[in-house]
Amino acid sequence: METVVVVEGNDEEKYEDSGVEKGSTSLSSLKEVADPVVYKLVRVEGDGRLVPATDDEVMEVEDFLIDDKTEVNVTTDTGKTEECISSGGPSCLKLQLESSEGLPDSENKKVDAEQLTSRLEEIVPSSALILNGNHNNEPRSIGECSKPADEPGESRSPASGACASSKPDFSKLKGEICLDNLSIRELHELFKATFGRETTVKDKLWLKRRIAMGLTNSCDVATTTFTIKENKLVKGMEESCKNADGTLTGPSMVEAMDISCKNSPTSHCSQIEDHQIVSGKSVRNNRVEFDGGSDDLQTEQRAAKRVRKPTRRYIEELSEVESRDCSPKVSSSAKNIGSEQTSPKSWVKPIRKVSSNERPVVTRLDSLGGSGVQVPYVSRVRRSRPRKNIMALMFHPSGMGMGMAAKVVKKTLMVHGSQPDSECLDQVLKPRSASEQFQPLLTPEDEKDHQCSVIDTIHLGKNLGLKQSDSSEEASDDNLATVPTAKGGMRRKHHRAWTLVEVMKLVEGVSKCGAGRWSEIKRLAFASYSYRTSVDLKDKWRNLLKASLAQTPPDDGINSRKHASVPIPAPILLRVRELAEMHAQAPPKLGSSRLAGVGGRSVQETRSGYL
DNA sequence: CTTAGGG
DNA sequence: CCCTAAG
Repeated sequence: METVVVVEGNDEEKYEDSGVEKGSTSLSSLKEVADPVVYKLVRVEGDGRLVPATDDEVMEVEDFLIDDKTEVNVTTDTGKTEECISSGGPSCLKLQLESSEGLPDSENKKVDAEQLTSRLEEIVPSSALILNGNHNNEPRSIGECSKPADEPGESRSPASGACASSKPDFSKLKGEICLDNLSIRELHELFKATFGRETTVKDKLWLKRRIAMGLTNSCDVATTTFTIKENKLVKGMEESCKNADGTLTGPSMVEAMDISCKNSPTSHCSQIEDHQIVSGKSVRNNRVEFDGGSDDLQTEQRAAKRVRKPTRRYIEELSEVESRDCSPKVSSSAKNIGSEQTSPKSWVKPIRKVSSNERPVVTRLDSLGGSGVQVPYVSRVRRSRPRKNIMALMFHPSGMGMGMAAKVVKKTLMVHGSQPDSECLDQVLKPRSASEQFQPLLTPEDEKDHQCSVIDTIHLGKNLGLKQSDSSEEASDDNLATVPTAKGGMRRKHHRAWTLVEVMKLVEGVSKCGAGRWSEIKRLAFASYSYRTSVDLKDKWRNLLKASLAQTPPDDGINSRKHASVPIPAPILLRVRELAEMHAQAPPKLGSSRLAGVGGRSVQETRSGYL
């Protein structure tokens, strides 16, 4: 019996939605599984072997897919497109990896391609078709991963640079890592490296898929690249570059795009991609989905270039992850939605509703990255886009594949904003997002480097697969820690632990400027600590005060030292207290009380004596 | 934007 | 830490 099927790598994809017939293929039996991005059209022989579909079949299916997708999008909701298309399969990932690898090292690429090709030819040579889905969209979804990268299309060449640079990394990572062969443990490590948080999921397939997705999302370029490669592999087209400009359709389009990217890593490529995508299917989706009604959105999207809204798929994925890995923590404030978000699916529904109808006010905690970011559903849907505020977009991205990025990004932005010397904000942004995903933590020292460095990204990328990931992990741990809440939710803080030095500086600053002049203090004492905002100082001071007062009363000495958990030396606390008293007394109203001069002093002395 | 305060 | 309100 011969059945033409589209092999889907994923377990949870919904064919029904797309209208594509799944056929009777069991995923398990397939050696080659399509990855999230790629579909292969194959025929299943009676013995279960997969045989590349014939050209006719391919064509048929292709059309089918395309049509369906389009329709699907319209009908179901926008997000579906990606869903239909993407599914995570091991082989796909592999392909991606290999393909991406090519960038830096053309030779390797070739080799890989050859290998793949040969592999395919075992079977049937040229007939196999790898259909590239619109997965391209996926990576781009606005919120998801790297907004900056997306932006390139518009105006910035920096982006292109970033792309180029980042490509290598990812490719390497991917190339080096064959998810298929990794053990659960390894997958867990990789997962952690990728998302900055641990997972307890034992499902290999899921892990692989997840990781692949994360990697893919992290870099648009990577995705693109791989696509090309596939084409190459299958069709052996390197020349497609030429055609790229525009006339290709379907898979070829993708190819072209990819190629163009490769050849001239510039914003151009992205643009093209966007356009294509837009023209293709996404447009519809976006429209329907987002727009609760504003034309502007559409217009803007097109005009502005591409707006990548978070795909439904992405959202689902997130939900899924959340529900599976961490305790689902959803904080919703909005009207109806909040409560029923037990299962991933349930999430989706509410979301849709919101997006299409009312203004989505709901927000949810995105724990994907490990940072609990509150992401308005709306934003996910790309509500902010209309504003044209790029920055806004930046914030959203986090949610995507790498949750941790979100916070980081935010932070980064903050930093930049506060930092006088933030050099190329724009430039940085893009690269940054990518790099941050892997190395969310920016130490002050690193800050500089990070600002414009694509290098970091690359570096990270290379290492990611290996132990390097650990480094990123560590970094992330420091800054971004996931704190389990009593409720079971995971709250993320990208906290930077206060060091003694910082505390001392703070105290000193307060003594000089007085409490309340946080911005002043920030400027004076924390000029080099870009990550500390005046608010942070204030908060810290508040805490210090509390601490100092708490221990003060009865047993000074003992407590102060004993608070093992609290590293803050007693002397400092004393000082804090002192300052607090001074301020309390001095400024406000009375100087009378008992302290002004004497009372306060004596107390202080006493304590100091102990200490 | 900077403060202040609540969560 | 984050967010929001208020000056």
